[in-house]
Amino acid sequence: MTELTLEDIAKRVGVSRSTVSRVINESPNVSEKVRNRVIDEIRATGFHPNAAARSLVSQRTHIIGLVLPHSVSSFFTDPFFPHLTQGIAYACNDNNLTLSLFLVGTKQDEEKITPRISRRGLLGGILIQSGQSDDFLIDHLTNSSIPSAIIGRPFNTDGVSYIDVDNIKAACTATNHLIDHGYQRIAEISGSRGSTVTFDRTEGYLQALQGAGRQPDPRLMAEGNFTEISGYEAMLQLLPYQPDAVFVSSDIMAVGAMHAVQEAGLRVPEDVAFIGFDDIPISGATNISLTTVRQPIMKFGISAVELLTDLIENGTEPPRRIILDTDLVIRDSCGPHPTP
Amino acid sequence: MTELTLEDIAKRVGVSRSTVSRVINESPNVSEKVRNRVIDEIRATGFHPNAAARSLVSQRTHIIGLVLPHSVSSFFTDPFFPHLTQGIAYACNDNNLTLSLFLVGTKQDEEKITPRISRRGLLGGILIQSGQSDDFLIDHLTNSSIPSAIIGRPFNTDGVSYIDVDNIKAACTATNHLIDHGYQRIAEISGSRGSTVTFDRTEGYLQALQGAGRQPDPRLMAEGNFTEISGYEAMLQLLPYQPDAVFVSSDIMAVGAMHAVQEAGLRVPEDVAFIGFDDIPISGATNISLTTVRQPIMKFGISAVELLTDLIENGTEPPRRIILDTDLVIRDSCGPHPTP
DNA sequence: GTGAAAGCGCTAACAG
DNA sequence: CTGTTAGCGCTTTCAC
Repeated sequence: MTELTLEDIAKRVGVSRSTVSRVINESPNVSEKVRNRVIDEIRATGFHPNAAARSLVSQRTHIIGLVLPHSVSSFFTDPFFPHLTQGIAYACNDNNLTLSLFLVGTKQDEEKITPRISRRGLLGGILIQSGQSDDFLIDHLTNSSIPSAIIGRPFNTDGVSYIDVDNIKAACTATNHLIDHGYQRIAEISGSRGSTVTFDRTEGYLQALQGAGRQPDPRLMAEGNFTEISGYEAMLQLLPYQPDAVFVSSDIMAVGAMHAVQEAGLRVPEDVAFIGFDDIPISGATNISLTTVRQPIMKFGISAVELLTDLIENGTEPPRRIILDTDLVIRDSCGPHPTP
Repeated sequence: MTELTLEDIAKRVGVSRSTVSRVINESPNVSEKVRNRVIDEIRATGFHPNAAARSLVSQRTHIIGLVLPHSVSSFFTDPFFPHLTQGIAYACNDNNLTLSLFLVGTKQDEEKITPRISRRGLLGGILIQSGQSDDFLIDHLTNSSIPSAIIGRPFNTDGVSYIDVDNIKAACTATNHLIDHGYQRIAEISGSRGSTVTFDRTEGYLQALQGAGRQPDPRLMAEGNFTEISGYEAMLQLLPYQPDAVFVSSDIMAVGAMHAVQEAGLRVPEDVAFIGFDDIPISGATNISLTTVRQPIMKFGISAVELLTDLIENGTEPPRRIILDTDLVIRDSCGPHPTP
């Protein structure tokens, strides 16, 4: 199949290039008759307008970038990130956008990728997953001329648009649920220090404890890194201090922690109750269904794409902030609700 | 920051547009002195050439597409796909390529995505994950004028380039390993019917059995769908027929199957031995380390990108076929090797 | 309602 | 070694 141009179609139909362009861009100023002839010819030939030429002249591309920094290397150990990617990809499909994925593996990657991202004419906007506090990438990219939004609140929010869930509220609600069940020694397994997610969820946990007039016990606060094995190990640290419930910052860590509990000969939820975070499908990995904080992942993806589109079309000032709510999904791992 | 052009840089340095272009494209025909002045100016201004203009004139883009068909919705339940994506993404980083991700969720997605993919000037080439036999997408895309390669052997290989691992050989080796250990009732849990992967691995399993002069027993052959729960359920089906070893078509299904075995009060590997497929990090999900067939995922990604690059640069004829070897990684789940 | 003409920012002959 | 020139395929005024 030869590479057709607008001009070719025009010639075949016997009209001018402009008319064909108008048909493609759904301009109303084309007579019904001509429009149909053009459409038929386009169908018959399988013509698609050249994307590069289009963006060159219109100064706008329909590609957005999703950047996943180095520090988000748990990308492939924690199902949360693939799910998020999926949500964003589907939202792009709905909006006729093409999604480009930038996985930053190493420092060198970072350097090779940055110019590609900032090059004009390639990306119309970028979504950046917020990683750790040292994300040089975020600073660099948000300063480029391309509209950008951060996924997850960054440490430095000056002038940047971002979208996040209300982690504080979510963690507080989860912990309160545990308090309501009458648990006395409620522990926490957090994510890795140095991210706002971890900070906020711990903050929510502490707020709930305080709200109930309880003193937090540092020995009941362990740190993981969002991998299953880190949840297991954190639980091992916690066990000597006999928690009767644990709020865990991710489902995948909760799975690890529950394994540790069961291996110690204890039962879930009778001896130790659990609440996780994310609501990923963990199916048969444990024999007890996990109570968890559901992240609205699809909504998250859709909102992120909407936010970016807004930024692209209406300018990046003032910065926008979008905070989504979460749901507590009550299953078996937090124990039956106590009869009052 | 204003949007600079090549012309602007040229004016500032006091040379012509072409000279700047030459510097950017590393043409040798520029004097050391001028080159440095231009480079300095580019650095100072943070100039990046416009990608759209570039691909328009050079008739070549540096974007490749990765298409994951509808049927690969196990994308986010089986870590294999995220890992593959990662491998390809890293390979793209190394080759200065941008990766666009097309996740086909629904039939409508398929229709919306197809023209975007076939539009010239956007993608230089496409990698398509082979799904089930009914993949209309593969037919459609391989017929477009854009170079494409299939990841995983498709059912219809006429005129298409693809890359795959030697599934038959891998499954045969794994099964033989079980035979060498002296197991008598070796079962199989396969992936979903209707994919070449499943077909080939079953073929390898059968070949090994035949090679040992054994009659395959249909009751020892169960079918899963690459999810953990399906492995669990397949094992439940198998259990009444008392297999003493199982070759499972994916690690994630093996995890599910081992849970079923342990819940039945049996031990791994003493009562039932296991070999999985993929070698994904499944960490603490089971308490016994899994013997498995390692897929060379990074190599797979690199080779796929190399293959596509070859196709783009040297033409798509004749079709190329790349078959990668796998390794059997022996751990604990297949039992200690019998002393002869 | 339609065509002619200009030009988006860049690369690649072609001169010199 | 460097500058001039001509487009790449499309959108978009501006006439008619």
